[in-house]
Amino acid sequence: MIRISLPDGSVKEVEAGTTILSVVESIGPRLAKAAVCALVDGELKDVRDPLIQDGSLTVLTKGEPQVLETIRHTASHVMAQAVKRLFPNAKLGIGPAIDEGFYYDFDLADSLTEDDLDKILAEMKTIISQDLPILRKELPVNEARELLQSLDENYKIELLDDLSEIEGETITFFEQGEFIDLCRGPHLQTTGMLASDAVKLPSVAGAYWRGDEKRPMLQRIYGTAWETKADLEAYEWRQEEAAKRDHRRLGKELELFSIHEEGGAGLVCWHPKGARLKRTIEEFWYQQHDLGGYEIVATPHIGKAQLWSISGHLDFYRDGMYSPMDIDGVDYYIKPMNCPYQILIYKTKGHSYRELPLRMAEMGTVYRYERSGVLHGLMRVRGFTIDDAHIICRPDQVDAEIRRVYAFSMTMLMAFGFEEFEIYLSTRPYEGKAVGDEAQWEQATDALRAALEDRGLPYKVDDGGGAFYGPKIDIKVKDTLGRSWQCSTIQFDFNLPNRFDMTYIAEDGKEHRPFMVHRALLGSLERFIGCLIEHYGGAFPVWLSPIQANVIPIADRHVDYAHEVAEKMKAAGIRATVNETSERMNAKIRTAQLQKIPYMMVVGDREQEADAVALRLRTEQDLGDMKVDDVIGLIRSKIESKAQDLT
RNA sequence: GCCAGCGUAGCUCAAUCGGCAGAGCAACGGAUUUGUAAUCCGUAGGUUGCCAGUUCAAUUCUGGCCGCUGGCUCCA
Repeated sequence: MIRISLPDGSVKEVEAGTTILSVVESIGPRLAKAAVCALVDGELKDVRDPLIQDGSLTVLTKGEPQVLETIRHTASHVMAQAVKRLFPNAKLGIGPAIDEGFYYDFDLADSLTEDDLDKILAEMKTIISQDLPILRKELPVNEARELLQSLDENYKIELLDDLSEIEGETITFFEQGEFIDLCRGPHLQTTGMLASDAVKLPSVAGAYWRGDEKRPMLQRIYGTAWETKADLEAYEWRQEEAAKRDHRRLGKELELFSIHEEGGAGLVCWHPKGARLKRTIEEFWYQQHDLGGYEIVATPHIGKAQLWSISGHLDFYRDGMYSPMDIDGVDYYIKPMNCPYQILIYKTKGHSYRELPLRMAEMGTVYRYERSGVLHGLMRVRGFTIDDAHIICRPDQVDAEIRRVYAFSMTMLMAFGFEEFEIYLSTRPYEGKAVGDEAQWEQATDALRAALEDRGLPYKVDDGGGAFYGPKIDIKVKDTLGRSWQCSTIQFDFNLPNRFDMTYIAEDGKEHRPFMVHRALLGSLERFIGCLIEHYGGAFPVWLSPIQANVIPIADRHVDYAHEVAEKMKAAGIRATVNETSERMNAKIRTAQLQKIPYMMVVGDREQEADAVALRLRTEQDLGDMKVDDVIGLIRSKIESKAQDLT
């Protein structure tokens, strides 16, 4: 007998192996019918799973957030069943629940079209209305294999082979009607527990089997499923809102940047307004680095093969580099990173231990080869500027420097209004993609881990995601569509100092090897601005707005006064423009509003008389008439405090 | 790179079965001088991404290239 404790504090004694469902039935038949899944000691379980040891049990019904995963997992099975009905030769890949939906991969001779998706969805609705009971089955490995062989599911057999090594004797299957699938669950009790009007199949895409480009490409159908139609509609509304904030769309609408077919994919042209934004960021960045103990440097865009050979880039980073160009019979490469040149600067003289840590920073523009399919607006480009710095320090200073950089990074990102981050610790890359011995990697990785853990920061481990020269901490921010993008990176490097034979003279009068930390706070300026655009939906805080104030004369006779106001503002360091077109005031306001200019200043006879403006905000607030000097004071204070609000 | 979809005026999008390529906005010219999200009239704007092919005829069908969009382990 085992003891199962329930949320109300009571304890049930049952025989080991009793299913969750039968325990729930003893509590109440209604609850048993409504049960979607359960938590056993906090772990999500299928209601038909057996209870094997003492533990706590919580039954989950609709309305609780954890049930979505189960709903989506079942939806993916229903979709697979529908596909099998329509395309009996389809081979099943994997079909998990994901963040806002689910997918299932199929090997199919013909490629699926939008029409096919409609048909599949219709068949899914049929399966849901048939209300098929979903049964859980446990089979010994050999029987499981026979079953899959009889179904000719070769991908599933491969999964089974991997699983049987780990999980031993029995394998679980879920069966609904004629459909049976290798699966751990959890699942709903019947297909009818899905809401057929809360399921959609938005897209189909190619996906390599097990993510490996050397293996067959399967067709992945993406779906989304919710508890209710209203939830689905809310989700679709969120998607539409997100699309409106897409930086590619806003970049065009707000005239920030463009990328040209004639110029090249992934190569960004900054228009006046975008360049203004970029400059504002850079100016703040330089100012912070002056205060933060950094020396600013600048290095060339190309360098001889010799340099990249010493650094190891030609051995470990060649895939990311462009073909060399011949200059007087010597190969030169466009730089993919700034570090080698900064190291050359370090090496131009001898260094005392007293000078360390030495922090060199630059806005360094680099070019990297990215596969055409991964390019994405400003987020993934081929030419970009890194706010790059290299900290050269003594071994005893590394810890403090990493902490210092982390704090600096947070200050910087928060100044731009970002509040939510994901932190990753990236470890040693595999298969000869890394330099240095394993012990060093371990030591360095531990140092980074300690810096995170001492601060009690939650982080995830990106196994094998480190740079070729050392492990790193990455800080990512999320875009509107939930994709996360790396901004800050703090990289430990014990390799380049060796390769370049960097030294300093320690107290003992002897040469010692310094450590090096590479770091970028904003990461790529291009990507960072892409994130900023989406974060604010183009309505930047005043200090970042390319145009901060727009003066709107009501009639032509007010244009001179409008210019007078704008000049006064410019003299006070405010980016102000005048709308001199012969449009009506309403149209001028609309134009400014669409450009998301924070302050609109309407001037007519009344204002001209009183040395004032009628102040309207892009939030549609009308602040009424204000003296020009007062408005200047207000805007200046918003700029200086980097305020998020306008009043 | 691979799979799928897409590419028409500066922008957003039409064009039935292969039969003279169109609208709104923007631009330009003129009129209007307006009080908190679009004043009216007119003008101009195109090698339908590029290159081949099929056809009497191609924006439309076929192939190649360029570019864009979504996706390419969130692991049964």
